[in-house]
Amino acid sequence: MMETKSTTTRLNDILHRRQLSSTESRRKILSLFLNSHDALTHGIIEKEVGDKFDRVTIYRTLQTFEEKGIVHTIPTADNSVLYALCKECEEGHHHDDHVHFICTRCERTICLDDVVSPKLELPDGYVTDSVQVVIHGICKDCSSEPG
Amino acid sequence: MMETKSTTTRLNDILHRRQLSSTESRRKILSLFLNSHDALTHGIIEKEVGDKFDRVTIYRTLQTFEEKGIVHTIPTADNSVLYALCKECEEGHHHDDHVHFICTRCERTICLDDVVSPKLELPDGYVTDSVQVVIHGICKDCSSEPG
DNA sequence: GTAACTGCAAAATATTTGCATCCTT
DNA sequence: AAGGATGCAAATATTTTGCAGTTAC
Repeated sequence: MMETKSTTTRLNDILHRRQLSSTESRRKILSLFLNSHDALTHGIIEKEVGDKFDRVTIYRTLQTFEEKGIVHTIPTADNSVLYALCKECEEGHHHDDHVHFICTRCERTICLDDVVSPKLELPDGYVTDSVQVVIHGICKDCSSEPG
Repeated sequence: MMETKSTTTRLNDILHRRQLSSTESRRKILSLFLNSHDALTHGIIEKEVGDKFDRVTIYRTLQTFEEKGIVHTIPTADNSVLYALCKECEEGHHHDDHVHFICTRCERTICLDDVVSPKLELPDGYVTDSVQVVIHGICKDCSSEPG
């Protein structure tokens, strides 16, 4: 996808707000997140831009993005590390208390920004700091398709 | 910890119920889970018994245990793979719909067998298959200690 | 111009596979 | 005795680190 004038401006804004310099790799990787709104793994990103940017750069970019609150990681049962940019992150106030949905059909991981994690009653002595919820199932797109 | 007569019998029971032969490494690794009730990583197990059993054996044992429903994996945000044996697993009916608690102080991961995952209202079109909840916070033991 | 970012090489770590040998049943 | 489990060696995959060259501001 072409980086239009306004897209570039938007990317620059997000980066500059975090005191990050606007480099080609950062803009490109950030735009992947903005264009999909799904969670991405290092592997997916590497497939997408690996011929253009070094594997190491991708690792470092993801790490930087996470530190600066542009993306957050999503817990998964296998050992893949998922990164997602969410509405909240983009707006600057980084909190991950929304639900993540992993579709078992199309394999995508989707941030359900409007579904917040529930408060849970824990046994005595346990103090909750944060609650992360991952739901497996069939996503909206797949459930409306035949097959 | 010594394998007493009755402990060995218990281990054998769990293994035999899954048509698994009772080998020394399986008994030993299984006893680690029974004795801690915390979640364990491959690394922790290797530190514990790595001088006695091969790294590869530990990998294969964990994989077998998971396939046979003796342990289950717990989703984590970093890429560590956590395995836990829970009450349900031990009793034979394998379902992971309980909450996992990761203590930010002692780093242990604990199965809260009695806290079940909540039903959540999702946007139209999303079909829930399973819900996994990971809570970060301070565990019972740590919250009752000074400091 | 300077600090920060990137690419390359290589190290460190983690996981998987093949095969010969050993152990459980 | 036979099939499965283990250990060892090695292949593969993943992530990290150091450093020299390049780029953003």
